Amino acid sequence: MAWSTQQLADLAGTTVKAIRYYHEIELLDVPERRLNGYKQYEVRHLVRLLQIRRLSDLGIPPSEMAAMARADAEPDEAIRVLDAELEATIARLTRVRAELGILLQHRAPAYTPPAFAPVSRDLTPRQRALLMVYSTVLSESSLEKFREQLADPHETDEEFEALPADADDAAIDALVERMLPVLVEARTKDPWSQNPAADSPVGAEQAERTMAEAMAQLYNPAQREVLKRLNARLAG
Amino acid sequence: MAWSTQQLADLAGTTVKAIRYYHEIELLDVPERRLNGYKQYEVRHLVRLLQIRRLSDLGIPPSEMAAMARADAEPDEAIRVLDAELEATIARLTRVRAELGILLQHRAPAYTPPAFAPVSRDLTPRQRALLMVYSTVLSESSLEKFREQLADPHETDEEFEALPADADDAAIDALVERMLPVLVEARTKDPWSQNPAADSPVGAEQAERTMAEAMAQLYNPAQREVLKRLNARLAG
DNA sequence: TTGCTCCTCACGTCACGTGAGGTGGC
DNA sequence: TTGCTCCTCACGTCACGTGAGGTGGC
Repeated sequence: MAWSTQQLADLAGTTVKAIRYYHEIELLDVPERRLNGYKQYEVRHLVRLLQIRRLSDLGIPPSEMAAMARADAEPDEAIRVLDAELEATIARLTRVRAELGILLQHRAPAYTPPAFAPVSRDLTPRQRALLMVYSTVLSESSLEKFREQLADPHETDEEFEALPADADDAAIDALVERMLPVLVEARTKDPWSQNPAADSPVGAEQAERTMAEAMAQLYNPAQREVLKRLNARLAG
Repeated sequence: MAWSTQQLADLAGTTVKAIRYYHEIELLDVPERRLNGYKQYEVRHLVRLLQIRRLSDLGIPPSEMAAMARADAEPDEAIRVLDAELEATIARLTRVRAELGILLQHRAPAYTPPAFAPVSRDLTPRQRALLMVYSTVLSESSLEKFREQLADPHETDEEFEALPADADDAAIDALVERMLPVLVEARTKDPWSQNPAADSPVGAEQAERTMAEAMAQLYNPAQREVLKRLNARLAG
């Protein structure tokens, strides 16, 4: 009275397909067969399969189980390594949960960088796009300043955001004149705003090019003209 | 000045192959191409890719990202579901770590059922095999009794374990006579030992057949004869 | 011309799952 | 005979990775 594949699977709480897979990778011996070709599993197969399932439940991949069985008598090292991996995984998942908590609290979209969750709901699609790009090329401290600016925008920032693509030359110039003193003051108070890309983790040049590209593609012609004139005036 | 596939991958901290995969499953638009066939990525592709990577870091599979993007404005439910899953995963991994700790403490093989770790080092290979089988067919309370017996074996238990396959009839009978009173006393003191499979989670019949099969295949002929005679005497 | 980059197939990986098509046992 | 079980291929899944073989750009 030996067991069929299905019976063995039931006893071990697994599937026929899993057992055949363990045969394929030679983790589990193939048993003798009856004359009709049916496999006949013995107790030693059941014991081995139960060990395999137990290791699997612990999170050990089949490829490592053979080595694990060989280190049978002195298992400490392998177990310690596994434990350290689990510790790291748990730490990572815990951090992710903390970030999800922040997103929920501010009802921000899931992809929002957590640091920007508090301001997320008041942003335009364009600002969200810029934020994603900036988040990858700017340093933490630069992002902090950017966040403050988004949280407490100057009146002229909002005008700039709302400037229509077909604004005429006079309107563009008027906005430049109103923005200029604000920018100059900001630069005096805070040298960061003069060169936010300076301490970029990807390098200042790369960061500047990427941000310039983002602005060029996200802002409309009138807004780009404002930026251009502002740059000229600030450089002069 | 648009980006090549490699440049886009670098900017987003991912690989060319991952980007092509996102194209394949239509998660990321395929950009315009130059005359030579090279892809030209724009800022919108970078922004989308950064969102994809962010969701990926949160543990969201690509198949769910499309739905996530659609629920853009009201993301709470999806995030809550994900958070609950992470909580369950962390709880499971924490339980596994506790079990690993027990295994380490007793220097038991990794596949040892944690409850048996304390006695693990003093067991014969045969007892370990029996333990694996019993652990799958017996109830927690029956296993507890079994554990106690393994931890504090009677003198005759050890003789039985050591009985050679070619022991003669006189030796078998002598052992039976010495084991019988011990078993009778155990049965009087503890009705469990009379029928350990009674409260099995897989059913008493199934549990008994499986245990009988295990003993039949693990013990040698002399030991099986001892068991047979003991059963006859206890039944009589 | 050489070395580097880009492209598109096609196939591999991991741990099995899902049928397809045929046979055996009651 | 019918329904259930067993067997062996072969192919599918997921999220990409690994070459193969060919072309473009400096």
